[in-house]
Formats: sequence, C-alpha cells, structure tokens
Amino acid sequence: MGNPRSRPSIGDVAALAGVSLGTVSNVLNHPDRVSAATAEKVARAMAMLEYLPDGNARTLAAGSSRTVGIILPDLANSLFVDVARGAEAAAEEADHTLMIANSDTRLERESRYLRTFTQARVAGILLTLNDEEHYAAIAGGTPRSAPTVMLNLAVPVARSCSVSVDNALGGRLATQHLVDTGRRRLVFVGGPTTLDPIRHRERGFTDVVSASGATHVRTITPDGVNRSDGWAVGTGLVEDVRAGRVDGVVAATDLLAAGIVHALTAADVEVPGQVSVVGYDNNQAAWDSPIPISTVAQPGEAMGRAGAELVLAEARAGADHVHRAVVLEPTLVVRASTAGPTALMR
Amino acid sequence: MGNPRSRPSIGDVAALAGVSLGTVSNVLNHPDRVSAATAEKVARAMAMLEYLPDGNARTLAAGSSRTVGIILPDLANSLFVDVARGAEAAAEEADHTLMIANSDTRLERESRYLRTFTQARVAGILLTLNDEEHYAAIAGGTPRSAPTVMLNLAVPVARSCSVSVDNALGGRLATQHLVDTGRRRLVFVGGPTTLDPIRHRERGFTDVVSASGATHVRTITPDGVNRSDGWAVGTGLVEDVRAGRVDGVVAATDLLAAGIVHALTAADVEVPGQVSVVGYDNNQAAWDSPIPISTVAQPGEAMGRAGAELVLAEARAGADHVHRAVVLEPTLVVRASTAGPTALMR
DNA sequence: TTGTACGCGTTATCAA
DNA sequence: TTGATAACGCGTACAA
Repeated sequence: MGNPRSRPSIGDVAALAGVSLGTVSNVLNHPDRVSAATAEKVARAMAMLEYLPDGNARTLAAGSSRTVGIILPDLANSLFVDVARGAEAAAEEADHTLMIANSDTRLERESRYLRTFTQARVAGILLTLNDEEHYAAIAGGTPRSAPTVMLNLAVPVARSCSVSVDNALGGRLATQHLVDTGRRRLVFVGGPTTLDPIRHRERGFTDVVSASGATHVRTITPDGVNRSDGWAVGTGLVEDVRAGRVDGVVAATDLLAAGIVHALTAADVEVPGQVSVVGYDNNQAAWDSPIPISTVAQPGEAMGRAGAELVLAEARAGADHVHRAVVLEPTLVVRASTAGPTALMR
Repeated sequence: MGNPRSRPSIGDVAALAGVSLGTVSNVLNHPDRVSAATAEKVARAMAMLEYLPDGNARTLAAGSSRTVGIILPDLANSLFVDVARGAEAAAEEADHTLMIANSDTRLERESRYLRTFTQARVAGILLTLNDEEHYAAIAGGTPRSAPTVMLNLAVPVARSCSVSVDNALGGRLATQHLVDTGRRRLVFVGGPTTLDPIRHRERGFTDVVSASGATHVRTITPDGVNRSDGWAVGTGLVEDVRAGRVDGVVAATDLLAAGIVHALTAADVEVPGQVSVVGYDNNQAAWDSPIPISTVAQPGEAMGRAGAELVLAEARAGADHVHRAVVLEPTLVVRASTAGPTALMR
C-alpha cells in the first residue's frame, strides 16, 4: 500500500501500528470506540509517518466536507472583509474551515464559484450579492447544491435563508439625524438602481423626509458609487449649497460621501457649516477623510457570523429545515461632517 | 445507481445516454477520444440531469485538483487584496480556481490552512508571510505537501520558490526622494523588528542616509504599524520638527504615515512645509489622507500573478523542478506630503 | 474492541 | 471509438 513517493495512507498507518485499517479510521472519527492503548499506538504511527488524512477521500466517503464556502463581491470593501471575519469565527467554532472566493460582483464569477463549491461538496455556501438581477439569474440556473444562505440581500424565505441589513432603517437613521440637526433641504445621492440596498436606503430617506416636513430637493443618480462619482456630484452641488437651496446630503456609500465632501471643501463650501453630509457603510473612507464623515455602520461581522451559523444549522437539519430570514440593524455613527457648525475641523 | 435524492453520478449520465461510464468520463476529460455523435448524446444527458462532476472523486482519482490555495495575512490591507487579484487572474488563465484563506498573521491559522489545503490536494499553495519566525516554524513542521511558493518573503531558494519585493530598494527610493527634495535630518519609523520587510526597508533608509551625507536623527519603533501608532509617533515628533531637528520622515507603512501626518497637522506643523513624510504600500490610506501621502507602491498584482504562475509551473514540472526566487521592484509615488513647500493642500 | 468488505464517484488502462 | 475494470483513500455497517 503506497509506494514511498506518495503520501502515506491510512493503510500505512495501520500496518505500522499493527492494527487494522478500520481501527485507524475509528481513532480518527470515533475515538470512543477504541481502547486508549491502541489509540496511543495509532497516534504514534500517524506522527511517525506525518500522516494527513486525504480530505477528498474523506468527503467522498462521508458525503460532505467540513468546509464552508463564502463568495464575496468585493474584497476592497471593508464591510465584506468584516463579513468574512464573522463567518470564519463561526465556522471555526463549529470546527469547520472557511474558504473565500472573490466574485468582483460579476455574475459569471458568482456562478462559477457557486459551481466550484458545489462540486467540492462543501457543507454550506454563503453567497453575498447586492444585485437583485444576479440573484434572479442564479436562483434559476443552478443544480441542487449544498445549503446556501444569501448575505446582504433579502430573498424570499421560501427559497433560502438570508441575512440582510435593514437598509430602509439605515436610510431613515441617516436622514433623521440630518433633520434632528436642523437640516431641511435634503438631497439623496444614490447609484445604479439595480443595486437593491441602495433603493431601500432611498426609501428610508423619503419616508423621513415626508414625515418630518423637510424638503426632498432631488435625488442624484451617478453612474457608480465611488469617490470619483462623488466628486462629480459634489461639484454639481456647490451652487445649490451657496444659494441655500441644499443644506443636507445623504449619500448611499462612504466613498460617494467622501468624494462629495472633498469637492465641496475644495470649492470653499463649509462642511458641516453650510451643508451636512452623511455616508453609508462605515468604511475606512469615512473616518479617514479630511473631514471624518458621519455614516451608517453595517454589522458586517454579525452578518457573517449569522450566515455561517444558519448554513451550518441547515446542513445539520437536512430535509426538515425551514428557512429563516435574519434582518440586522445598522447604527448611526456621528462624525464631523454633520456636527454643529462650530465643530469645524482644525 | 443513485437514489433520486442524491445528485446524479456519471453512471446515471451513462445510462441515460446509453453509453458506458468510461465514455462519459472521456467526453469530460478527453473530448478528442470520442465521436461527435456520442459526445452530443452525452452532453444532452448531462444537461437533462443537471449533472455536475464530483470534485472530490475527481481529485481522488486524478491525484490532484485544479485549485490553487492562497493564504493571506490581512484582508484589510489592500496590498494583499491586489495579490489575490493577480493570483486569481493567473489561475483562471490556467483554468484553475483560486481559494482564499485569511490567516490574520496568526501562525496557528497559517499552519491550519496549510494543512487544509494539503488535505484537499490542491494543485499548489501560495503562502503569504511577513514574519521570518513564522516561516521558520512552518518550514519545519509540515508534512510534504503540494508545491508551495512563498509570497512577500524571500526564502532560501533551496527550499521553495518565492516572490518578494525588494524592500531595501523601497527604503532607498523613499529616502532618496526626501534627500532629493532637500531634506537632511531624517527619521525612520518602523515597527516590530520581527517583521522582515520592515527591517529591509530600514536598511535601504540607512544606506541612502550614509551615502548622501544626511543625518539619521533616530529610528522610532512603535508597537504596531497602524494609524494610532502613527499618531503617537507624530505627537512625539512635533517638538523636534519645530526646533528644526527633524525635516523628513520615512514610515514603514502608509497607516503609520497617515497617523503621523494627522498628528503633525493637528499640532499646526506644516506638511510638507516643515517636514516631509513618506509612507509605504500605496494603500487607500495614502491617497485618502487629508494630505495625500507620498509612498512606495508594491506591485501586489504582479506578485500574486508571478506566484500563481510559479506554483502551477512547479506542479506541472514535478520532480525535476528547480525553485526560483523572483524579486519584484517597488516604485515611488509622489504626492502632497513631500511636494515642495509651495504645494500645500488647499 | 477489532477486523473485513463494500461503496463513494471518478480517472485511467487495457481489450475489444 | 468504445466498454469493462482496477485503482484512488477513506467511512462504516457488519461480523468476529
């Protein structure tokens, strides 16, 4: 069994320890069924040979592996790094391993990694999407696979578990904060409307605006949600702010907000003196901005953790599992970009 | 073969297509050995059953998988995200899949994921370390495994391939730039001395200092390399700068540099008017700082790409592979924190 | 408590 | 070109 070039197999261990093959397997998977003495012998043999069980053979025989796969849309976004952290912690506690794949928000890659994880027979898959269309495309075209929970996107609970953040609440939080600090002429800066979370944030915005009697001056929809897009938006807002037509901005992402603030201050508009700006995500971009930006923090780690726990629970439950939709709550983080006019940055 | 609950196997496809099992395998792995007509039949059967080959059985039989594993120390550092990107691109071109694991710089996790990848029989492993001690610990205690290439740390070429960046050159680049712009009283801000790359950066620093006749005022060694550490360092430098004892700072990371600049400007010290500051890594922190920070950019994507190519080459070559050590060159990125005194931020 | 034999889904070899 | 069959390394009933 096993020529010297290949890695030692369970048979080599058995031979060296002078026990049967099944016994070695037992010390690995059912230590209780084996006497302390033999367990010891076997352990020594394994150490001598530097034996490492073959995961593929194991998974093949057992039916599923002790790995959880997570598909992330953007590793450059610290939110998703937090998600990975949380998922990993939960997986680790359940004695599982987390494997991360980066989809770059591209549908083709999302489904490719989904396929890869499925073929690997992972115990569960965490799929992080922020685009409704991608979900629709994926929900249709994928063969039955491991338990999958959707992260960051609320989906019909009939189809799968999901963990999402209440984006409408986040929008309300940001907007209410502006209203509470005396702002009345508000602008919402969004992004591509296919991005589900952003649509919900805008809904929260409009809810508060109408309830509070503030004015929804307008919604601006840049092509993207990055700093450069924000810069363009901010430049376009300069005149409105100077004329007193706008005194508050809710941006759908921190990068957007950072760009807006940058453009505004570059034009000598005072933030928050003349206009307050709130971002979203609590990215590094928010606290790292010349004027630290107030923002809505998403519970990334909690999301990852909840996802991993759900998917593992589903893996255990099997057929009689019922899907659950967990909705987490974002929180407001107040910084200089919305403080009172006196709290200018020094 | 296969009760209705489990996924269809290659046997089910064979039965439905009316061919033998081996033939189905051939259309999958050796399409040339099969007639167009049967290939067509089989393809149709696979589609009907939504057949997906089992990766574990595949690698078990074939000996190794078409997956490359990468162990990253810190997903929050954009450098490593770039590395992952490059590795993924190269893997994809070779028709392989990249799996990412996050070690958080913890030795225990580094070796755990190494074990996981080894058990999974991945085609190759990319191990990103920045601590010499961890390398020593790992080089000793790991059973023979898949081809492994070290990223970010130059190791004896006798032991494995590696892709690293010339940190001494980076240190020279940063320091020479300071000297070229008229700075003479220089401080190096490092970090834990077990961090190999940082030691090399400091060596580059001292090389240029002595060659140029500038003064090495001192080296400061904070506990960590983050923004808060930088803030503390910057605060401590205020008096030295005011007194003209220090006019240039080379920091080992951008976060450090950002903290230093932040502390300095908060104390009304002009950057770069009174003191220039250079960072390292070209992180988001560098261009996102109130005063954008000059820095040394690491070729992260190139590093990942080279690593993946090396590891795949080694996997193909087998026994007669000879290790190679690739050393990449960093580049200087000049921004406001070192521009002439007139180029103050507005 | 320990050993035997079979099955997991695939690849690869060899005949036909 | 196609079909039968022996590995691949391990988990697990079942028998001893």
